[in-house]
Amino acid sequence: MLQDKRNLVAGVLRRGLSDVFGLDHDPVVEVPPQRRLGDLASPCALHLARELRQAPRAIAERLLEAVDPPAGFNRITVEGPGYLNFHLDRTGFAAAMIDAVPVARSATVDSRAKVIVEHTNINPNKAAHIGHLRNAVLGDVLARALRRLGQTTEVQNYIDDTGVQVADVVVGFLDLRGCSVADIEALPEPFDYVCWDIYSEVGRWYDGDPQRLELRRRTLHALETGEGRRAEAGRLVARRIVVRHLATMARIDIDYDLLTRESEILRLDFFVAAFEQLKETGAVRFEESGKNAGCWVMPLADSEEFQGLEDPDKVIVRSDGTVTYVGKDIAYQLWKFGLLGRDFEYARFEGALPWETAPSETDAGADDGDRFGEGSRVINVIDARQAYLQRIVRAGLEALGHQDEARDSIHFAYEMVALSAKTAERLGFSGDARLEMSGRKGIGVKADDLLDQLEAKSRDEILERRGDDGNDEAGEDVDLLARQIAVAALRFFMARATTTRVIAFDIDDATSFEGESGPYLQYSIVRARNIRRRLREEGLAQEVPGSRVAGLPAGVWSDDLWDLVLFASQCQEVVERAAATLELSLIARHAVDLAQKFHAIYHRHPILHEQDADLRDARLAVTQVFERSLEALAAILGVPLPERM
RNA sequence: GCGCCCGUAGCUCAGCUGGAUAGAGCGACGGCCUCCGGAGCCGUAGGUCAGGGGUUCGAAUCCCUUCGGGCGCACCA
Repeated sequence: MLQDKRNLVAGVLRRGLSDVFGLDHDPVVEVPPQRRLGDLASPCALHLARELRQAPRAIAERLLEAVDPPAGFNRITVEGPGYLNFHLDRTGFAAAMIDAVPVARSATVDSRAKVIVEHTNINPNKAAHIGHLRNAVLGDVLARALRRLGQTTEVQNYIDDTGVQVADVVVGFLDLRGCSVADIEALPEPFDYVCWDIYSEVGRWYDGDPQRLELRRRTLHALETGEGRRAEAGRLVARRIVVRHLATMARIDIDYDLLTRESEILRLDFFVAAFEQLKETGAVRFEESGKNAGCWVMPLADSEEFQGLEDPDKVIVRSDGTVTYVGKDIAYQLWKFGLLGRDFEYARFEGALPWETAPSETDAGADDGDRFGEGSRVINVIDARQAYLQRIVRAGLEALGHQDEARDSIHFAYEMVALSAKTAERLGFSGDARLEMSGRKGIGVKADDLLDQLEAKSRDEILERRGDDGNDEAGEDVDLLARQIAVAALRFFMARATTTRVIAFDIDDATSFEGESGPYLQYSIVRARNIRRRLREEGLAQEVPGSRVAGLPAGVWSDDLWDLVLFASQCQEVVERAAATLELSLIARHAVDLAQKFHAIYHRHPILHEQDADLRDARLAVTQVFERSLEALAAILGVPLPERM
């Protein structure tokens, strides 16, 4: 909503600057810090003071003479050191906000182009931990934001089912514990928790006798060829773990369009196709001698951005003929853009949603019309520690001559989640600083454990409140509500952190339902809905139409009421900026600031007991605007909004 | 050694392309339920924006530098 007004203001200022000073200047338009100062402001007079050799205020005064308020504005004032401040017609703007869509299709989005978002990507060999949750929540919020803005979006979750991590767990079952494949199959849930322990156990077992690493190598090779007992065990482990990961993510409303399995990349010789291209273009070369003798490497020494590396070459094919992760990822990235020249086969995972890459059974999936891949932009949500590898993948595309696709290969980097010193200590890990999680060492907080804890706490809080008024709800209602509150708490906690900052995960902080939290958002909306419910019970109109708002006298809009309307009108541009910059915390922050403004107004401006009809309707209008705006932001954040708490 | 990220209130963090008195949550202290639910609101205390230079009418914000802390720089992913 506000973006249109910004453009109007910029337009009249640009014309004014041209008419009065003969300047071609693109004026900055911002929202001033206080409502009494106005609603949009430009510091252009300050910016031009030097060039024009005049005092900023004098420039502003002259512009004021030459410029008329654009449509929807009442007046223009000069404030402070020389700001030109534009004051909106509050009644007209508020009436328009009643009927506006808070976050709509973006004019900047090309709906024919598809964006592929890859996220989660957890190695299928152990339970998900809270670090994985950060990845999944960021990826999911990004996908929701893009879709809300009208962007065709495909979410992929990469399953490395042929890697070292799966191999280690297979060794753990077969060699360390002496299990058969049938034994693994018979293990009860939670299977991912069993693997969590085995994985760290195997690490210690290797340390006990380095000879045992030969078992890892043998298993890894079996996983790649897909043949034999070890491969069978690997498939079983990966499949059972993926089922668990999907269940964990489903608890917080995260799902996927496609699971891409590395084993299929191997089976279908994706790398062979990519390798041909790499060889043809000279992007890789065979090393006859030296440190990397017998390997195919991608030379990086000539590249500006890889200066200062210890080794200026990156191994793509090892001397034993196996392919490194980077090699496979280049092939995968090429496929995402439709540049590989071949495609996966598809089937429903476990016979249900989502799709996975798999040998197609008969002609299943041929008639669904779904087409995966062929994105025009690819966003990989991967933690910042892998920035170097992502740059190499991009360099691979460049070397193949795909400059545009290299530019549109975006690494959405975020910092890791570590444990706060206090939380680490509570879990039995000593330390005086924050502690990095490690699946290999078994250090971390499992996602399901955190969710269980959040749900238990939610239930306690609900029952405590229900007990007071004696109105017990049905038990299953409490369960649903407890889940919703837990989801809100977790998702908001992950989404509110800026991507460049390491999260020091503190259990008390993460499970707080006060202040800047998911439940705080929920409570604000519950209050708004309570008001409307009470109005209905009193036989009063629970909604006020835009036409009625348009007739309200200007005096009803006190600065605080008006401030919320103006703030709500910025939802669209906040979401657009968040999607464009990949700084999703902007959305979380806007949501919590909006809720804060509403909570404050709630206490100052009663609706039900207000006798003045104009005042009452103005307040109700603000409540409506608030409700619809927060609903839109919460939907993007994946925060469910209950009717009552 | 090279590269990336961080250093703002006791703690956890916001501060957008430089601009109007440096903000919020938690914690501390003090208030607010005859009035739409106190998972809330209002107020008080608390900051040489790590240090030092520079650019500018103006710097938490941009540049340089120093000092702390984190993470990368594999024939692991």
